[in-house]
Order: sequence, then structure tokens, then C-alpha cells
Amino acid sequence: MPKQATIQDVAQLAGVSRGTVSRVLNGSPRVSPAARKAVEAAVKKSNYRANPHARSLASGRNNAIAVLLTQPQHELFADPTFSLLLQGVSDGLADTETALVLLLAGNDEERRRTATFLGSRHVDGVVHLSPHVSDPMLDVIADAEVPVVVCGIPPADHHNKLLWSVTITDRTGARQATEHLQELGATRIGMIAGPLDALGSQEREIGFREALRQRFSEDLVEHGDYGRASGGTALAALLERHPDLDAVFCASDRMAVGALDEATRRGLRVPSDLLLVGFDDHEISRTSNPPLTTVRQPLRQLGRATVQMLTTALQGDDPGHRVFSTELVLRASTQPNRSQGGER
Amino acid sequence: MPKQATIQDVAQLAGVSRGTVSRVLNGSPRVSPAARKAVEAAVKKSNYRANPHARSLASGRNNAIAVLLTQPQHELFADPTFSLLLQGVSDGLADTETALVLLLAGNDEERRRTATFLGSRHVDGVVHLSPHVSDPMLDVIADAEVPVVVCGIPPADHHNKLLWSVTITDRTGARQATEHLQELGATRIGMIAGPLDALGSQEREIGFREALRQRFSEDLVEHGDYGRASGGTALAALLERHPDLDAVFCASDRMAVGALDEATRRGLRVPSDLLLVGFDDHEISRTSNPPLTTVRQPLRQLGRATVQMLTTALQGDDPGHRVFSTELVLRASTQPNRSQGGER
DNA sequence: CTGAAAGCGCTAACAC
DNA sequence: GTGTTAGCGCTTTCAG
Repeated sequence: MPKQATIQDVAQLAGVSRGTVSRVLNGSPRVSPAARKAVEAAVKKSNYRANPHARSLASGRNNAIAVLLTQPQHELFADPTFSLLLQGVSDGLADTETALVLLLAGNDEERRRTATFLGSRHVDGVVHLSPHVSDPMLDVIADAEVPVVVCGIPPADHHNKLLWSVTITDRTGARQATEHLQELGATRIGMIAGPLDALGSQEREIGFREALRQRFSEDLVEHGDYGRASGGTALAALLERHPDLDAVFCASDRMAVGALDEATRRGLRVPSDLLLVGFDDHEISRTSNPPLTTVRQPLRQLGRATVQMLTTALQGDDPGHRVFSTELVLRASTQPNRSQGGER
Repeated sequence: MPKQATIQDVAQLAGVSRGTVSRVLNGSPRVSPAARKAVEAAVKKSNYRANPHARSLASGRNNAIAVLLTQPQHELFADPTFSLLLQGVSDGLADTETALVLLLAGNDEERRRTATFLGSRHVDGVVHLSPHVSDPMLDVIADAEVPVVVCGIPPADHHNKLLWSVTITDRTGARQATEHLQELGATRIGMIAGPLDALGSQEREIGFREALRQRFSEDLVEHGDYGRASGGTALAALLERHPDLDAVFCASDRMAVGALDEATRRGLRVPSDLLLVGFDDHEISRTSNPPLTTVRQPLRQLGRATVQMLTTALQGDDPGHRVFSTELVLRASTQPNRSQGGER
């Protein structure tokens, strides 16, 4: 069993010292071209691979970040949001040597494990996808004193100096969507909002409210859980209270599709009887029948941004806070006359 | 900035040597109760956390395993299979200190990164979820000489001494499903199979064939990609060739639901006009209308088994090969008379 | 049962 | 530029 080559072997092969090899490996500029060449050859020849633990131990860096997922897994995989964010994170890591450690914290046992894991400084930083209000993991992360970038609006009471966030224009996006419905002549507009503990959803509600102004009324809003089924239930509840509803803005595409299911079941046609707008611009909004007008959020970009910000933070700089713009995407669910669509 | 306590600090506090502390930490039996107590107190008092890298460096173990996902992410999250397997893996890790590193290898760049990662011995073992025929990652893993447990049927030509696998009774499950359709009187049974490069799907096809015997014919089989849309397309193709089709066995629930969509669109009623059986027993088979009879595979158990086997392998033992049984779950899609269901 | 001590493989500070 | 060397924090013989 030929043992794995160490930096010493490479040094010998190249006829230089370990220090020089290390410098070459870490791209230090203070190395002569000749030495560099020799080392590179030796590395290849000996099939040398740096031992990540020795490296971490000596340098104090981990070269690993964690992605924290707090949703119960059921919900986690049902929602394409995480897929896209994760993809973005992976993109962001693309030309680094940084490993991605997945932390599932969907139940108590997993949360416990995650806490010890973070406590033992396994990773240099963490990306937390969609924190909720009163998220216990936020405290765990704060205790671990590890830099974190959250994807979404962090609770206002967080007292973590090492927390940064990336968000989208939830409020504006919701307002624009609602205004779009108003411009189409809708006068009785309802909203199917997301869970109450999701701050992003609250923002969307505020945007809706802003657009409606004096026409707003609490009973025009029904809450779901972002999932498809809840959209149907919510629409039913709204119609119960407002049989004359002529448009609905939903805080997620999945709920919008659920509402579409329910509308269809009741014989309501979209868009002729009911205008419908979703939020996310997931695949499903394109393939539904009719396709949904929706508020696009650039999830993949968000994911990329989280790791960029984390990288910045790890270098000791302040990554600040980043906000990404949403964009209204017009489709058949709000285009009664099948025209090419509005001006927005 | 109070530095993190080291094993030395604990030793001093407890009035013992580092060696003793280490023994306590690693649960060695050769420690006096008194010493143990003292150490435990000191650990608590100093809020000591072992440095994982120092530990790995000294012991040669990593205390981390990788889960490899080779699907493009789009497909990855659309398919609940992975969610459940991952959940099982997480379960299996429950009372260990082992970290789960997620390796996404859905594109070339990710595959490259994964290869270097594995090459540098970051993890003790890898769990590979659903390998395909001619999967390039299998070679990468073999080159890295890291133990691997694959979830699914490994290609026959793998020459990896460190590869073990856990599978299900694909063939028997498919045969039983088909026989169930036959027992209900179906005479013209089609199959919507999965992708050709998935060995599990090939097995299901063989099971179907075994049940049909002389009635089998190539044109009774259509291939999809396990996804919903492909199920609809496939059913359309089958009906084109065999307008008298009275039953269809699908190699995934998602394809079965897609077939259901297509059947409904054509005005065919399930089960009265067409019997339908899926495979997986995913959530969707329960919530579809009508609910689907399906072949249940115990995914979560499979996931748990992978890490158990890996653990065994890491201890130097041979985990062998494990096969889990599928189970036919009867639902309305094959119960024309709404009776309580068959005898199987 | 316990302490002493030799590394694990690498980085980084220091000297030349 | 490059070699030397002192650790990084822990595990694991080896004595006793």
C-alpha cells in the first residue's frame, strides 16, 4: 500500500524545501519560476494531494462552508425555491476549493447535531436559506460565532454582528403585481399570502395593501403555507367571503396553481372570470394551464450572492446587504384578450 | 478574544494528562471513574470543543461522509425519491459525529470539483444515490479509493473492491404489479418504463415481461424519464399503437400521474376504462385523483441502510449487499368496483 | 490505569 | 527567493 505523498516527498523530488512547495501550492508570488516549475512537476509525478486537515489545522481556515436548511425535508424538496438557491450556491463555489457541507435541521435531533457541528468550528461560514421568525438556529449560529449570510429577511431582533443578508424587493414586487391587476380593471382583488412567520411574505402583504390603499380590507387576505393544496383552500375561503372576487394575487406560484385547481373545479375560467398572479416564476407557472403571470425572483443569483458575500466577510470586509429586484412576468392568466400583454 | 480551549487546558483543569483527556473523550474503558469525572467537569467548565481537524489529522479518520448526487438539480428536486433517501441518510447519521458533505455533480464543473474533493480524502466514504450506467463518477470514486455504497444497481463492469450496494426487488415488484392487473382481467397491458440507462428501470421492464409471458411484445413498452410530462407523452404513444389498451404499469408514480393527466384529457376514466399502476408510493400517488395503486419502495430505509453499510465497511468488515422488498399498495386506480381491494 | 512523547502534514514567521 | 523551524490540537503507542 503506497502511502499518499506528503509535501515532504514533493520537496525532495523537486529538490527544494517544504516551505517553497507550500508557497507554490498557495500561489505565493515570492517563488522563482524555476522552483515553481520543479515543484509543479514533482506534484504531478508524485500525484500529490494536500491533506485538507493538516492544512486547516495549520492555517486555521476550514475551506468549507455550510448550507443550512431548516425546513422539514418534505417541504424542502417540494419547493423548487431551495433547488434554485442551492444551485446558485454551488455556482458561487465554482472556482474555489471550498466544500459545501449540507446541514439539515428539520427536526430536533438534526438541530442538535447541527449545533454541535457548528460549535466545533467545522466550517468557515454558513449560508442559511430562508430563516423564519424566531428561528432557533439563528441563535445557534450566533453562539458559534461563525459568519452567516441569510437568504431572506432576518428577524429584526437578531443581535449578531456576523450576520448579513440578501433579500428581494418583496414589497415592490407585490405592489406591482397588484397594480397590474388594477390596471386590467379588477376591482375586487384578494390575496393568498404565505405563512405568518415568513417575513418575506409579510412584506408581500404590505405591498398588496399599498396598492389597494383604501380599498384594502383584512378579509381580502387569506394565508397559506406556500404549498399547492393550501392555495385551493385559501381561494375557497376567499370566495366564500367575496363571491364577486375578480382577481387574486398569490405569494407563491404553487399556491397560485392550487387556486387555479380550485377555480377550475368551480367552473371559474382564468383569466376570463378570475385574474391570477403568482410569485416566484417557477417552472410550474410556465407549464400550468393557463400559464401564470408571476413575480420573478432571481433565485439562482441570490444563491450566488450569498457565497460571494460570505467570501467577502471571511476576508474581513463588510459585505453589506444586497437586495435583488423582482420582475413582473406577464402570461395568459392575466391577459383576457390573449393580447401580447401590458406595458409593465 | 478568549481563545477556544484545547485539550491541554482541559487536562490542566482536571489535573490529568492530555492522554487521559483524550481517552475520556473517545470513550476508552481504561480510565478510572475519578479521572473521568474530573475530565468531564473540566470539559464543561472550559466549554471545550475538540478541533475536528486536529483530530482527523492525528487519527486519519475524517468523521465525514459524502452524499453524491449526479442528477442535474432540476431533476433532483423534482423527484421526491432523493428527498426520502437523503432523509434516510440523515437518520442513519443520527447518533454519530459524522458530517454529511453534499456533493453536487450535475454538470462538468461540479464533477471536476467533486473529483478533486474526493481525491484529497476529505471524507471517509461516499453514498452515491442512483448511479446510471456508464456513470463517470463511479470511476472517479474508484480512483479515489474511498469506500462507496451505491443506492441502486451498480453497472456490472465496475471493478471497485470498495463498492457495495443496496437495491430493491425491482423485478419482483414489477411482476407483482403486472400480475395484479392481469388478475383484474386486463388483457392488453402496456408499460411506461423509465430511462434506458437506469438499471433499476430495466429490471422493472423484465418483471413486466415475466408476468406477460407470451403476451409480451416490444411495442407494449414506451420509455419516459420518470417525470410527469413524459408519462403523458408515453401513454399517448401507447394508445396510438394499441387503442384497446386496458391497463398500464408505470415505472414511477410521476409518470403514472402524467399518464392519468393524458387519460383524463382523452376522456378515458381510471379505473373504469383504464387500470393504472405506479411505482414508488410517493405522496403524489396518494393525492392524485383517483389515488394510484403503486409499488412501494422503502426509500427512507434504503437511505438508512447506506450509511449503516458504509459504517460497517469503514470498520473493515464486509457489509455485503442488501436488498429491500417492495410492496404492492392497492388504491382506487385499480379497483373498478370500489371494493376494499385484492388479495395480494 | 496514567503520563510522556512521538508524530499526523502543513503553514507561516523568521532568518539568511 | 528560499530553507529552517516552531507550532496547529489531537491520537496513540510505549513505559511504568
